[in-house]
Amino acid sequence: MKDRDWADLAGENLARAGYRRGGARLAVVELLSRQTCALSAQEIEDSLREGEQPVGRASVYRVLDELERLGMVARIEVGHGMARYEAVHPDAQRHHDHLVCDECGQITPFRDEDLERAIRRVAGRVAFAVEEHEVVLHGQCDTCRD
Amino acid sequence: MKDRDWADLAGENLARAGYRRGGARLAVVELLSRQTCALSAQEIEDSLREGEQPVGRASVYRVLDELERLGMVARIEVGHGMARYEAVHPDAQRHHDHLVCDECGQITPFRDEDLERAIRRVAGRVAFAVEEHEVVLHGQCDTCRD
DNA sequence: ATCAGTGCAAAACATTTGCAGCATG
DNA sequence: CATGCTGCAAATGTTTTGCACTGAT
Repeated sequence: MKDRDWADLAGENLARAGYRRGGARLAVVELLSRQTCALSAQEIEDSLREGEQPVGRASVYRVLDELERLGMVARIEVGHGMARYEAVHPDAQRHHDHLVCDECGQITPFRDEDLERAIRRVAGRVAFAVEEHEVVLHGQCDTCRD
Repeated sequence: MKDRDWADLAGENLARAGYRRGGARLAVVELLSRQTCALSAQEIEDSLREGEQPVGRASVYRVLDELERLGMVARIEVGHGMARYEAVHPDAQRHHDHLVCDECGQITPFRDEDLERAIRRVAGRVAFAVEEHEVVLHGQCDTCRD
């Protein structure tokens, strides 16, 4: 499940942008490259603390901020008071949106061509230079639904 | 621009849910009924403080929470670290989504039938009981775009 | 008269920033 | 060996909570 391509690309982009290869930076990139969906800063910090490369909270936020500026990471807001972060792949086909269970907080990714198309059309007709989009469907997952 | 229908409906729903008619509750409902788009808790507090019915911050949050639970208000997250709230009308035609300028923070509502249709289709095919959705398009508004 | 509603101040969070020391290039 | 990177602790900003008091029914 590890995505070496993305990790390499992120590393290259960071280097090109003039960043050095500190331990915190590498650890966060490596962790994100192994995920299938978005993690919160807290989850990232905890996950790294348990591993062999603990990283301070501040560094987690700083690295995520750098990666977001470079367009390598998307910050998504699904409610519950905290942001989540996930790798952005150059391949548009890997873009996905999210289903959020408002009972248990579970997040599930989904992808829909029609929806993407509809969004592209909207982006084309509004007086706005649209760069990204975020679609969040709220409800209950199969387990929480009675 | 005031929407008496929604204010009345919210009042009825609050009464039916066993809430009494305190001043803070009425003031927040009345303010929300006059808006065309989402306000932050801070904007609501400031707006009420300037008027003739100041309402404490805690009450603003409490009322918004009650209204959200009753499905009368939607909490939307557009980034910038704070939630925004807006009235939800029973008439589905009045539902809209949002464009957010990441430069100046401006929020603009938009509505698109194709997009709504695409979302309904997705909602129908996933293993999730979808109740609400939130579409946020990020980019730059005409003024901030160079 | 009750018990819900309210405001204030303090607490609880997520996130950001200042700073001293460490490590990369 | 200089400057960028890092962690810690403190600051910030938003939202929540505890509590005493006010007010609706």
